Amino acid sequence: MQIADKYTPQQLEAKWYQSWIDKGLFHSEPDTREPYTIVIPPPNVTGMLHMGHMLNNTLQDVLIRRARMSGKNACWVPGMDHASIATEAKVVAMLHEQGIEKADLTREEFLKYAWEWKEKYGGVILKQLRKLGASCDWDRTCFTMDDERTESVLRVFCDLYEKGKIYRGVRMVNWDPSAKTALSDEEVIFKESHGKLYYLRYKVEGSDEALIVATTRPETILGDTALCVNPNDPRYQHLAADARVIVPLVGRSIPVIRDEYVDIEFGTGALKVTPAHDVNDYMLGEKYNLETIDIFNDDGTINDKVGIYVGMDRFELRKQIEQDLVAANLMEKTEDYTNNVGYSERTGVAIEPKLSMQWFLSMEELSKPATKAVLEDIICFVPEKYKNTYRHWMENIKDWCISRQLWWGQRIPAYYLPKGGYVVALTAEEALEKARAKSGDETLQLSDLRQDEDVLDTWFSSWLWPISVFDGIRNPDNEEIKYYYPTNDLVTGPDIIFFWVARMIMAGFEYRSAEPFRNVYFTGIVRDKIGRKMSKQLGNSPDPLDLIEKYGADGVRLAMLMSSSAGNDVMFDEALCEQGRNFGNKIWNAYRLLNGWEVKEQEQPACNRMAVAWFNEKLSETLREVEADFRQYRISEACMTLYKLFWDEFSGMYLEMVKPAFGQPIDATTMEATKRFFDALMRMLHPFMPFITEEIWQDLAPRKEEESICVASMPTASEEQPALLARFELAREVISSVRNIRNQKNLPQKEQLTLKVVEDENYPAEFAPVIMKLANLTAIEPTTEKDPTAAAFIVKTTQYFVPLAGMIDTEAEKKKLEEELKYFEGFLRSVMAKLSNERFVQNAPEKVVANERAKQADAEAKIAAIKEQLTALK
RNA sequence: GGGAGCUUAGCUCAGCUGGUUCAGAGCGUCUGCCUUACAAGCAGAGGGUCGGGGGUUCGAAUCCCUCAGCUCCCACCA
Repeated sequence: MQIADKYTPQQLEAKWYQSWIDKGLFHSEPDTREPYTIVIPPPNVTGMLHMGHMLNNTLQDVLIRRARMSGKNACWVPGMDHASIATEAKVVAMLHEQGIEKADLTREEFLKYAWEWKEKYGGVILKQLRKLGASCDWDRTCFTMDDERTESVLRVFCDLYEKGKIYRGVRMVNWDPSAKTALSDEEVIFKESHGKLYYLRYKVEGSDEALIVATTRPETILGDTALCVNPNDPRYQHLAADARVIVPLVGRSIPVIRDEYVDIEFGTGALKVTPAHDVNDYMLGEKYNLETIDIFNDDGTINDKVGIYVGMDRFELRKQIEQDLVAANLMEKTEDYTNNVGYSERTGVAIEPKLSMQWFLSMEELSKPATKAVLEDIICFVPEKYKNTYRHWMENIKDWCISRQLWWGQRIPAYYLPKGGYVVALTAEEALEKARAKSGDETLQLSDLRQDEDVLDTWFSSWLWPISVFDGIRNPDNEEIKYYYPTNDLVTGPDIIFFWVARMIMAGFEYRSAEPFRNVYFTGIVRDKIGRKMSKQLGNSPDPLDLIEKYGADGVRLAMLMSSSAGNDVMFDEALCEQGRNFGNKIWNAYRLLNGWEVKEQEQPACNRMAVAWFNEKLSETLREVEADFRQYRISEACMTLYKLFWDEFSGMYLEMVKPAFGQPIDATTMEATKRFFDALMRMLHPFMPFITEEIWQDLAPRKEEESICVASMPTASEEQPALLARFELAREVISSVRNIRNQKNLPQKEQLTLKVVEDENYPAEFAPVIMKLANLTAIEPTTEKDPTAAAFIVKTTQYFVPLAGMIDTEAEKKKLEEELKYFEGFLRSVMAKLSNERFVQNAPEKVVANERAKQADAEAKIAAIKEQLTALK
């Protein structure tokens, strides 16, 4: 076939992806082969492909394609996450733009809009992944909120409830006043923020004295129900045991309590206690049975409990109260102050600690087998350092707040009875039965039951992902789950180690009594080339689709792979894409070269015979290296190894060796071997660059309709022959030395030279034809005479001369040799120093000593050779 | 406040339990080449007292201590 002159990735990529899909190559069904499974970290249904996805999914694709070519039944399950908060926020915003407010809609109406939105805009990202070449089994695409997954989630909820692990209660939770929902601890991000420390005067009842209290949140005085000092603080010893103070502006009388919790050093040593709006105050409130006054509405405005400032926003109130305090002479002073404030991961607003009724999952029991599995390397983390992070979190695990005050998500299957109490059941019908039994009232109707308004945290569905995508919750004994589970590798970012990874492990042991995956490969963060995190705000994140359009998916994939080792951040630079694209071009042109050769049945020249023998070994050696790299998940190393193999060794050396002179044919034996090599190289590179390798592989030999490199088998290494490779390295050095002389003497590439050699055991005579061709020599002649008019060089111990009468600066040559001599004499001295050190000879392993002796011999031989040349010059 | 990690060439990084090929790779830089596969290329070259200091050892980029700088995670004292 005639291959196009120019490498244009865009055309061939679209063509081949469609062909793979048409042939169903990525679809997997359980069979007798060993399974290799990856479940995708489901991107948000609202998400767009960004550089982080590119990195993550390229790595997964490399792993899955390699497994597919290694005889495994590879299955990569794609899907999407319903992303409760993010999606609901997006739909609310969309409706708002249309003039529709969520508050005016019923739950059903809202969900109808949300589903419509999801069908219309959701899942764009999965389409985008196809452009990257992701070989997912699209027939298996799942959604965390589709019917199967939803039923699985509800079953798990009911099950954990029955096991007593899920409970409902009033607790201090992280409240997001924008989304108007509770959040788990993991969804709160602490950021340093600059504010003020306000010193307020609390007048002591029945006295002229005032206690000064330092606070960062003066607006919460509305909810103050006590003032607390340390019992050991000398400044407050004089106060009566039942002393009371007046809350500024509010006028409420509150008790002064004493607890060692208060830090004497901080502020004035006096603490205002607001049990409804601070976690620590809440604990004090419990301890001293204080009143709890919740002063906020769900949106962070002031409610009417206290009767002043009603309806004001919490931050406006802070400014207002500052003014009012000053006006009332109740403000002692203010200071600039920097502290950490928690913000909602999703909406970005400041979190309000809030007391509310929520559902919790008790984690302690669940965490035990999960911790053990990682510590005992049943699940391996790559890089290993995350084991520590994981262990620390697991050993200090807190109960998980799983309820969210949202509509988009799985609604909690708890049903409240008219006369109090509730039941938990998978369906309303079951709930009714349970409710009748519980209440003893057989006349209860469905309409009498009221289902809990809350939905479950998104992660409460994604923690089941590796099980639920194979329907292992609803049908725990089905063939698929038994075949595909545990999955093999999980590729994800360390930022969701707690949100997702840890919880999947817990769910795995709870519901399958087995780990959900064997290895977790943690990627880094994609940063720009000056190390800033990529973000929309900075505008420093390129659109992956633009990059693919410009450089081809293969090129962009290579860029991601070359710059990323596990756990390390990627410093992304568009120049890397260019490098990737250039590599594609290199492959393309190498193929064009051999494709243009005319083949003739003729004897194989010695040069070609040696070239084939050598490259065969080189290929095999590289295969072993790549296998070792993959075993350690050093994927970027594997990629670079293959890059160098193709570019430097195959194109730079091998093809130059066998390349026939212009217009001349090549012998059939060599051509056949070259095509075999090319075929192997394409298969080795395919997991990294799927498209161009398929294009060329298809062209290399007649292929059947259903054949594809995707399912071709990965080459395997033959037995090692290190001697041949070592001999070639000597030849390589001779070649580069001659080329170097050419460069130094400004000799044109075309000018043919002669090489003379003083033969010894380090002269790779068998590679002489190769040396002649690559160094452009007319002959290599044996000699015993040192030629002072020649440019000389030494490889290992062998002396070589390139006769260049009249072009040699004897003095310069002498100087060069003398410098070399000096270096090797110094080197020899250091070797001898070691060898004459008795303690070295005694203590060092035999191998090391033997090696030093070998170095000594080599250095001595080298010095002798240099000296001979020096004498010749004189 | 607690913990983890990092610091090697101009840039991005490999260097595993101390000892061959230990100071490496890719990119960039410099020099010379438009040599009919590829200028998206070819042939060469230069470039680092392995963050500072100390120690262990016959021997340290590698192990220990210490100082400095950076990054991340956890907790969150108003």
